[in-house]
Amino acid sequence: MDYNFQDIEKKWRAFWAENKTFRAEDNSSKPKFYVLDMFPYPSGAGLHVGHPLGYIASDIYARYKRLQGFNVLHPMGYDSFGLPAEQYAIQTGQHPAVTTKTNIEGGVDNQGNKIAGYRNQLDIMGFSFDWDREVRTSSPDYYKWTQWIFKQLYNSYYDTKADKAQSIDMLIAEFDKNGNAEVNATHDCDITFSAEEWKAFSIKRKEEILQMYRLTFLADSWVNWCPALGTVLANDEVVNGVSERGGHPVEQKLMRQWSMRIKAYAERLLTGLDTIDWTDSIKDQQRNWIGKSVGAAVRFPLWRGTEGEDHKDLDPIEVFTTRPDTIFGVSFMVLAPEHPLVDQITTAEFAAGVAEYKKQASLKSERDRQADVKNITGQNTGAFAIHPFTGEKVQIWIGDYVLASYGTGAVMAVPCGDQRDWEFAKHFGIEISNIFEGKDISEGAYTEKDAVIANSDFLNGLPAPKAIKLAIYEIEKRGIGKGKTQYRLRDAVFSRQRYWGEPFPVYYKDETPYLVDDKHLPITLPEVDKYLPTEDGEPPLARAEKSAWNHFEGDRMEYNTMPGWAGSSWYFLRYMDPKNDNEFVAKEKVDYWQNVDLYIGGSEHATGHLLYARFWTKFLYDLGFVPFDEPFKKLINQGMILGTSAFIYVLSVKVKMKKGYQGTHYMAMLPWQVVIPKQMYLEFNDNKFNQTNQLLEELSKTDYLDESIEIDFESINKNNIRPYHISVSLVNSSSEVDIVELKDWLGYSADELDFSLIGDKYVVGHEVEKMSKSKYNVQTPDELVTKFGADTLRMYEMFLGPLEQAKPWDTKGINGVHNFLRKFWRLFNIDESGNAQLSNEAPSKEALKTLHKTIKKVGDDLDRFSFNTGVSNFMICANELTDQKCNNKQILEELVVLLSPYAPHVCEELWVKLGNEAGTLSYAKFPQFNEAHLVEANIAYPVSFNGKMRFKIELPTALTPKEVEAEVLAFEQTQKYLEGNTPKKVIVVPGKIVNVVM
RNA sequence: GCGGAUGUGGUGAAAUUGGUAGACACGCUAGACUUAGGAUCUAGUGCCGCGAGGUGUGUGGGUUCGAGUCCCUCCAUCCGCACCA
Repeated sequence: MDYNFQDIEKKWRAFWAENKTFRAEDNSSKPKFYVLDMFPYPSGAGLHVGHPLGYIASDIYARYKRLQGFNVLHPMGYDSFGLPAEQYAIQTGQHPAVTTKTNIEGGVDNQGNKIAGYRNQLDIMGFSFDWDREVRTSSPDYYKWTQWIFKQLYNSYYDTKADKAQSIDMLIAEFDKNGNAEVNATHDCDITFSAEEWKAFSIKRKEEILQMYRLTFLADSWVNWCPALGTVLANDEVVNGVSERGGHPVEQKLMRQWSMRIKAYAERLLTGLDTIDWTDSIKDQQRNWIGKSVGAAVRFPLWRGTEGEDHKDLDPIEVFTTRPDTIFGVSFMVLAPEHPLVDQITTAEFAAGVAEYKKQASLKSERDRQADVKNITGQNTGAFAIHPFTGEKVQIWIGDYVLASYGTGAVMAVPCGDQRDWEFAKHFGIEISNIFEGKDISEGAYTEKDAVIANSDFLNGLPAPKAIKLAIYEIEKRGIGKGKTQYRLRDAVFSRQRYWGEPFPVYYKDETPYLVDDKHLPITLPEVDKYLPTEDGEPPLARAEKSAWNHFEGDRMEYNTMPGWAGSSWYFLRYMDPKNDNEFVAKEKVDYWQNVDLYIGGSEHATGHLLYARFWTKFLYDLGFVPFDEPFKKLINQGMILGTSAFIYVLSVKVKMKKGYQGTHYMAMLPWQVVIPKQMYLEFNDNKFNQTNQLLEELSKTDYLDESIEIDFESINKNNIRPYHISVSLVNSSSEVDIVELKDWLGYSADELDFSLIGDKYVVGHEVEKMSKSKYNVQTPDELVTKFGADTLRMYEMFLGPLEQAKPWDTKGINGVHNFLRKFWRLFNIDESGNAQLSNEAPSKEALKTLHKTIKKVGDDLDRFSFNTGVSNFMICANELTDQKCNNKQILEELVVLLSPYAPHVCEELWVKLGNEAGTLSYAKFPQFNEAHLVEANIAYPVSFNGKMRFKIELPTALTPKEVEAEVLAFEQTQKYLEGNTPKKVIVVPGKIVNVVM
């Protein structure tokens, strides 16, 4: 009987769903294991072959752990709030909840497109998810608890002495008692008040102050505003100055926004990385993002004698430096052009220059400023500061290499020790003093920390590390500053001016925010007439009628919604207890399941989701809600599966009037778009114009031209060629596309293209790119499952190569994997009535050897997540057993268990055919490796001469190295390779190799 | 510029602790069979060479009896960060 994968897979999927085979038990004596995938955003495009890669790997691992006797939690859900559904809603008027539901559950959208549905697409892959635990971040049952966690953050501040989050009530009590002078907290409060002053503040004023301490707070802050998306974006959502989604321009705007005081956790987010098993690449990205630098904050007072101007009412300039040891090398200071002090200190003489420079700087976008690194610019202010140690006058400049947003927006410039300062000084002719013993600074700054300090008073003769410590000590002693650690990590903007997100559990009275009481949660999304901002520019929720809110309080509700990362920062906890209506997760459940043992997902979340989830976990840990402070113990980033795009090439040709027809003016006409052969495109790209001119001559014969116009050959060059994406589904295996089908696919845009240069077949160009709908290179798993079955697809995706590696999608090899499964099936000798014809005798020695070799290798491969080599080992095993004509039941039964994590459907079927109870395979025992079966009487020793392998010699395994040496030297071929030399030495590695040294 | 990763046949790749480089699969070549299939089977397939043999894991060097693997140098590709004081 043939391997009928379609019937088999359908049957077992139904069986698993009906029997809830993969239900995880919350109360179990078994050890737990938590395998998690990054849950998908359910887009209308559906799953492509890249999505399941990680899911297949995690599913294989989850099944493996079940066979090893673990109680496995392997859930799946949807990150179902987000921009695409909302954009779609704006276009079509359809409620995003409806679109989202269709995208998950399948159906037909209001454009008439059939949507397969994520759930159906996931189901056909045979994943062993416990679907009873599904979560959707957009479900009110879920976001009720996202709102609740927000409230906990609001009601907390970060106590830097206890190094943990504490209740805001403790802070208020302290304010009542002592004011804020002695408070150890992470905050943005720049005023000091006594208990009496605090008590005298109005409620509104008190709240304004508390906002500067709360872990989530409302503040006017500079945010990344994306006009095209109509919302603010977090720093990790802005890449190279444009929005991560859609690539729209982003500008800086001062707005009143909710933020998360993630800064408070900077140090713990950094040190926590050492305790988790993630790749160095992701850890480094997070370290980089947090950006810790250790140094000192130093105050430079302003010099007060500048030509009658008096600065005595101005604060000193505070700078941050990581090299306080070089403070005697300071020869000037540089402020960011936006620094608030600039206008106040600039002297009359330089006022015009400063104003001009500030204007120039403000015209440049942040991106331009970053791109233009080589060009040194700056402007003297005419003002001076006083060096806090030497008392000397130090010039104050402004320059846009100093960023207003980092540190204090001011630097003490040490040209001998910092290359940018050095270049600035050289450019403007400022003195460069050397404070390093025996270092040449004529060609550039000396930036290493291994120099000995000189010309620096009390620091003379000290190496940098010691000098740094002593300098900080002196700075603090003299009260001119203090040791300080600075982080690049900025507080994360937490509100979005969008509809399709979690509403805040917040209302306003007199423009002061208040939390909604727990008993009113969740605040559900109100209905609105349009998903667009109001005419006053308020977010879409401002459109909601008072009655549209399920709870309304105060003057108004909060109009912003939460960002995408809110729901995904804690979803792994909800899977443990998805239906709990009283708590976000029950204590005993989180105590049992603990944190995620294995997390698989893409590396694009390095500084977004993965950092925020760690932050929230640490916060929940501080408050005692969870017993661990890192969410994901081991993380594997699966590589992206890339698509192969297909291109046609379009040449834009200009035409001009021939001489004698209305003079020689260019005719204003539509560009003539000619589809050119790939060969021609390649020649153009190599600048081989001569050859292509022949093709262009053919062009000049086409109907498009008449006696009055001709091609303007001078306008033709490679910049006029545009590769044009076409659907890969049109292309056959020889890279050809049928022109009739192509025109049909292009629809009306085909009318704008001239196909006269090509025949009825066209050879397309290929390029490997990210899979995306707009590139028409998406391969869905569905059709492959229909053709080959899910078991084949699962194994094939693993067989492609190491999980972490990016790889282009190519179905060429899928037959090989499919053939393996057919070969495996044939081993069972299944007759026409469906019964396996197998031998019950004791297995042969060689079959046992093959089996145990495979058990060992496959088991080891799984332990190190080497899924691709696992597949190879199954193939080798099947090949060997076929050669051996093995039909032994005992052997095959163990193999079925071994293979079942990779190919669960066919193994369930065979398991039953072997006489086992349906559904018990998933909880069978993983085969036990027995080394005894691998022991052989003889071994074929490879014999090398000077490290070159020459021949093999079959010898008993039991021989001692001395005996092996004697056998090898006595062997007839040995003389030939010795070439008359006497061996100097013979190396024998027992069981491995012999090397004869001459 | 800094940090991380990766370089092995025509292709995807394997080699887990320094011990037979290229397993396994695709593709290709030749053949067999046939109910002509995306079927199966046999043999071959790193490169040069008729062969003996030589040569071969990005480059150049080193350590070692022995290096894809360890050390140093340089090159290329990809990813992240980037006047971060």
